[in-house]
Amino acid sequence: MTRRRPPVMSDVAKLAGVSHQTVSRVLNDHPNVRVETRARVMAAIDELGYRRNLVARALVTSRSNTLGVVSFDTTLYGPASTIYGIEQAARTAGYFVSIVSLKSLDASSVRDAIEYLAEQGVDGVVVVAPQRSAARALETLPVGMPAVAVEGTHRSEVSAVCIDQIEGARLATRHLLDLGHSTVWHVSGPSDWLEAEGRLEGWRSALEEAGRPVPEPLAGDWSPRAGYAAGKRLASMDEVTAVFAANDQMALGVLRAFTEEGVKVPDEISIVGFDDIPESEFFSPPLTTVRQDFDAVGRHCIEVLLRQIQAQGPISTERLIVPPGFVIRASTAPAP
Amino acid sequence: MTRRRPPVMSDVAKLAGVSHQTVSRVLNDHPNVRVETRARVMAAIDELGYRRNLVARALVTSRSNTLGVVSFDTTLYGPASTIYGIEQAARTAGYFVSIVSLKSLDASSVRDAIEYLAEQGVDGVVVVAPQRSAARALETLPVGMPAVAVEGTHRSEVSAVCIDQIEGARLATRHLLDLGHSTVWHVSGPSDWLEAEGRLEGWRSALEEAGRPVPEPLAGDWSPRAGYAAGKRLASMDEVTAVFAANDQMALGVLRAFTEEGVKVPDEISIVGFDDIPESEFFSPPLTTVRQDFDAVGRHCIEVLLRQIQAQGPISTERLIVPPGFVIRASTAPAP
DNA sequence: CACCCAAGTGTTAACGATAACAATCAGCCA
DNA sequence: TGGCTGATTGTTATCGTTAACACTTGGGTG
Repeated sequence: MTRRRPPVMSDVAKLAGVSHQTVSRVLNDHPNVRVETRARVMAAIDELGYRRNLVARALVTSRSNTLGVVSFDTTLYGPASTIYGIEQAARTAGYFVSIVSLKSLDASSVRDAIEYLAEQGVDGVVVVAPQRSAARALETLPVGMPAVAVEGTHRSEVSAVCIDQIEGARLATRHLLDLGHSTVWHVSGPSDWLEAEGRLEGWRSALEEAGRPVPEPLAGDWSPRAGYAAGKRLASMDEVTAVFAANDQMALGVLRAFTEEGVKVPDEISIVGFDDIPESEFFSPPLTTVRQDFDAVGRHCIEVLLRQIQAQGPISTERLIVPPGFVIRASTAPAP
Repeated sequence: MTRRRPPVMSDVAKLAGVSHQTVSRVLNDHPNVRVETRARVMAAIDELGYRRNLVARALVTSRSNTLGVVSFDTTLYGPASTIYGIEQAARTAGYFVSIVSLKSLDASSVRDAIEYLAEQGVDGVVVVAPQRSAARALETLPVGMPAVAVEGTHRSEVSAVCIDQIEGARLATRHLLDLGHSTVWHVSGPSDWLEAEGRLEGWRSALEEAGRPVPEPLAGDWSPRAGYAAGKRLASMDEVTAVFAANDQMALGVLRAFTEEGVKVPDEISIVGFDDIPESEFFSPPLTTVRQDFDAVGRHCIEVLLRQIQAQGPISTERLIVPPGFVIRASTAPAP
């Protein structure tokens, strides 16, 4: 049994008694097609179950209607949510999304990923590049490739959309200071992450502004385990009453460590996280945290990228900053 | 300033002093090219920075080297992890991955998503279709489209890869019974999810096998909030000593509810979850749970799909079942 | 020496769509 | 009536690659 090949435009044309070009016009909503002709073509399309071949179309128009996304570990809540927002916005705009998840964000991996996508003919790329090394890779983009970075780059060559990390950290720190804590300890993210850097900077500046001592930050790696280790150390120090963890998972680890050591949260120690993952509301106690609107980030990315694609050339670099939110729950209380 | 268009095969050919077909042969590792010629071509490719146009290639070979993935809410840990595994495996095999995330899994959304991907010319699709409605949509696939379902379908027309939900639930339930609990309560997932169904069935069968009473399950929706509500109800009942929640997030809610009500976990009540999300290890107390190897699922999906694609036609339907793991932590203890 | 074979290479024709241009036709105006 | 205009349609070239086939060589064989 031979497999029937799918119908092509000229099959439709033959059935409708027109030329393939007229079919093309119908499909692309050109004016100057008689309603009657259009109806006949549509009927033929229906009858044959014709679907146009977007690959052929992409070849001749040199536009694939596909956007590439390069991201680090898409199982993390932040990247996953951002990509979700990107995909929704892209689809609404009529674009497909091709994703490459990297295990490491060194410059050459990112470059390779972008090359890989460029080969496939994507019309533009979004790079969810929260590490400094990745941001550097963006400086050597294939020429003419529209690109947007998320949380990405200091340089002005590439547009970027990011959540205001510094402000988020300041909100968290000030909240704790306002509760009467004399200072705030910080469990930081990995130092090569731009987000970690921003949160560190916001925390530090809020403390300095208030004239408070700035304790040595404890280095973490975003994982609950690192938070747990940091928590154990903090629990062993007397003077600690307030902790700002650079993300919710580490805050969970800190919480766990304190609980194990018999330190009451929030009565003896207050904790604030960052991200507002869905679980945070149900930690024991529910976590006060900084909320990030990843959906908005995704939407903005697509907007900026599509503007670049439509402009068909380099336009002025945009930098969009999404403000953070703050959610007060039960892990913070006035200083003891 | 005119933008130079990227070099094409014939540019390379001209520079190397050969025909474009020879360039193609070099690129596709055909035999019958003199090493010297090959070297000359490679040099020309390097010099021009030539990258082959995969769109044109896809048109003539009618294979796009792209796989489509249709998934429900990719911000959930399970789908996100599965997709990550799929993407890694696909890329290793030389395939791109195009993703569509759905907000709802009714049959027509799934069908539309598959159509959309088919239009783009994907070589096959993976449907992460954990709902019964989505599974139904798979029965009306475009003819000749290779497809694999994750956790998908009862029918035999489409291959599927899934984790043995029933066995996972049995492990959880038996673990609690072995600890001396007289029976086990269950907070279930939404009834139209196949995974929820499997976990319910496994739990019920383990109880029946042991000759224990089967309490009415409490209906949840995977969210910590639902677990919390269920936990509150369970805490008000005297006879409850063991709870099996259908996922870790609900287990977290249950934990939270008990903690709030002053019920000690695991001393007074034992809890088991399902998934082993990264946070589970650091709940208070750390959660005993069923581990799912999402990576393996992703890998198997790609294997099955590529086999179908290479066979170039319907081959015998495969059904791959990945065994679950079990992680004992501190949320379970002998019956009081 | 004629012949054949295989290796290496070039030539031409697809793939299935869109773009550019040409052709037809009717209506309108001078 | 002749020619112009705009709407509608058809014809042909084109995108950049691979497939199919044809053409050279050089060397071995009868």
